[in-house]
Amino acid sequence: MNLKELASQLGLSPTTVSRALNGYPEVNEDTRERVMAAAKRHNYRPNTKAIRLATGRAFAIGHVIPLATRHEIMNPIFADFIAGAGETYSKNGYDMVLSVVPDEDETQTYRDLKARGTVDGMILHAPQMDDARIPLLVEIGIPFVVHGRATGAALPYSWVDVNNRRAFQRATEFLLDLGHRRIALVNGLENMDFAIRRRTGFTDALLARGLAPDSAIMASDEMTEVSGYRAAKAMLAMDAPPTAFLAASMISGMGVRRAVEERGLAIGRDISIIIHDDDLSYMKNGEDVPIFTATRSSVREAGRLAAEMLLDIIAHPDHAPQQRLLEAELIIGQSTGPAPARN
Amino acid sequence: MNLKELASQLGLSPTTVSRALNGYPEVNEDTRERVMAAAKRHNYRPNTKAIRLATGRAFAIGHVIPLATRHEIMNPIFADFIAGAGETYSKNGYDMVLSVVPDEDETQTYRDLKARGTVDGMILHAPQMDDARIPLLVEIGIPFVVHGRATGAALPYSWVDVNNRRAFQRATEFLLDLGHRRIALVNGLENMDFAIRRRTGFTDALLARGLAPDSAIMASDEMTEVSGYRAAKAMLAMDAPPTAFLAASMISGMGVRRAVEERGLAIGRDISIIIHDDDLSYMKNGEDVPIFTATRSSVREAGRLAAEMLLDIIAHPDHAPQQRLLEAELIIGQSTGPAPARN
DNA sequence: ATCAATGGTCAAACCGCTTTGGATGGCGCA
DNA sequence: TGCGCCATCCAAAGCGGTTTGACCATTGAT
Repeated sequence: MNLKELASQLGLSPTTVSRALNGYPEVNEDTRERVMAAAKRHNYRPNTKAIRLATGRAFAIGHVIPLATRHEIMNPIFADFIAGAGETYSKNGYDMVLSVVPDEDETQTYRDLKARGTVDGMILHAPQMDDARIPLLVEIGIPFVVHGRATGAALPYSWVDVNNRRAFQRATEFLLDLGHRRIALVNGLENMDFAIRRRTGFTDALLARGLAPDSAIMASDEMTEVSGYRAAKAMLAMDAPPTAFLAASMISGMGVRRAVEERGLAIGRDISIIIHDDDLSYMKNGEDVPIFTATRSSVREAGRLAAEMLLDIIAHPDHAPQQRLLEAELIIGQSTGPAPARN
Repeated sequence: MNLKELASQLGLSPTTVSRALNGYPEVNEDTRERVMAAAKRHNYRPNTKAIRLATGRAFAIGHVIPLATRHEIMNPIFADFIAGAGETYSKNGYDMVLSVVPDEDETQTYRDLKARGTVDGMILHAPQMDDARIPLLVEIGIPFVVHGRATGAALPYSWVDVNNRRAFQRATEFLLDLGHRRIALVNGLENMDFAIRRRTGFTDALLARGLAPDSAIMASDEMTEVSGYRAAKAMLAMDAPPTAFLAASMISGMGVRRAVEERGLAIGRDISIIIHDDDLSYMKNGEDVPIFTATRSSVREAGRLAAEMLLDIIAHPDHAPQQRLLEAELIIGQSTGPAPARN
């Protein structure tokens, strides 16, 4: 059932039917009701392809996922961000199109998506320092929102980000207040922007108390269980082992925990751990009582906000770039306690 | 730059240019080369919207993700499956469109996707027993592939699945061979089809050795760390605690591990654990040596295969439904060992 | 009574491509 | 020389909507 058929069934022109269904004012209310009723009766749905061609709009948002290097890193939080963003899209009649492409095709993919008119806007994931994709998207001239920020970007752009620096600064201060002086950082890969900011927050807090960051207890790697485990294991074997860990994610925190327990140390007493908790739906940090003390910020909520921002930008192309900085909460769990007395 | 402009620049008709670019034979090779060169020079990309309308094909595959109940369960493996499928799509010029919708809108979403012609086919996720979506999609008349199977489905349909029954049967047998007699099952939610099959494999193996399954040490819940922890904790506190656990995923296995270690027991000696490992890229089961003994099957590979199958079905609508049953490998890690001597 | 304004409707153009059904001209062959 | 056959190319008709620009019949004002 298409517009033309529906119109002829009603003895009306396609023009009028189209207008009736789309709420245009220049159509008699009685007519509109007749049309609406007939549309419902025949279960009429306008053809997406035709609407898109006729309006010139894609009613779709693109998310480009590079396959090789960056993918592993983004993966755990990806599903939740997507869920949040997707929720917003479908609520607003937009489709979400995901492009999973080899790293080397990424640039071309952005260009193609624009040139072929497949999407009206895009979300940029996992920005790195001086990320080349930002000037690229500006040059291409397509609305976009970055999930995160890119230190060093010259042009203004829209983003939604967590205040990673502040979150890790507060977490570090919290540990310092508990008397910890050897605090280890098990960070994500530091070409990622968020990891850089977290390290900055960490070192800022130390320096503010007159402590020098010790690179021997600062690791930077993918945020997997295994790499958290390895980093912690090595550090715990040192002459002056840390009494506390700051881990970049729930998963790497679990690796740290494994290393600690393997050594026969008690978490929250011998060793304190604070993680960053993205509040993933399948990776809850406990239920009533959090397992880990954590800086928490919902990545799903970030997805929702980024999507809303992007749709707003598409609706008002003239507006200035928008930014949204989310503060993480510091929630106290069972994994932290006063620093053990020195021997 | 569109077809018409390009054609007039070349002094050709749009017809010829279109044919030249799409490799039709009725065009002179010299002409074709001229067209190709000009297209590259002007960076011409045909407009997706127009192609779709003209051909009547969407060149897109839909994945519907229900928000509320099922989402949590699917989430951890979702990203990897998507990555695998997406890889195949972009290799074949297809888009992947994700619809994240509230549970109650799911049926309507499938209908709409078809009626509006947004996609050429769909992947069905997380099938349950007697899943109503399968007859729905058959009725709607759109090509689809199920990731998993649905016990009780009357009609034939295409699917890609892991041999879950066999995997858990083998894992159970392996534990039995090691002398374990009290084996616990920490399963996923048993309305999910895969969970049902795993339980069947588990009980089959026990029964084959003359052991009666004990429902007191068979749990079924979401596959989260916390729920794995809770189930294991409760079981370990029983009068006749299990000496081995079969956990449904890496994540719930980590919960089991936490409960075991909290009790001061050694994994691989006091307690054995086998998990099912979906081979997620961000959740590797160790590197050289696996942490957990596991039944392993790559969900990413499953995504790739499901996507290929779907594209094949779309290309050959007349073919019979296809099926692909993947066998999981049983890999030996550090989490299993002989059953401890009875006291 | 006349005319402009207005409400309601429609025909037709358009979006940018594919595809059908000719047209044209050169060539081989009788 | 004449004819049919290819090899090439093109005009035009879709695809299924939206949107512009009339058109017509009322209505209200003058």
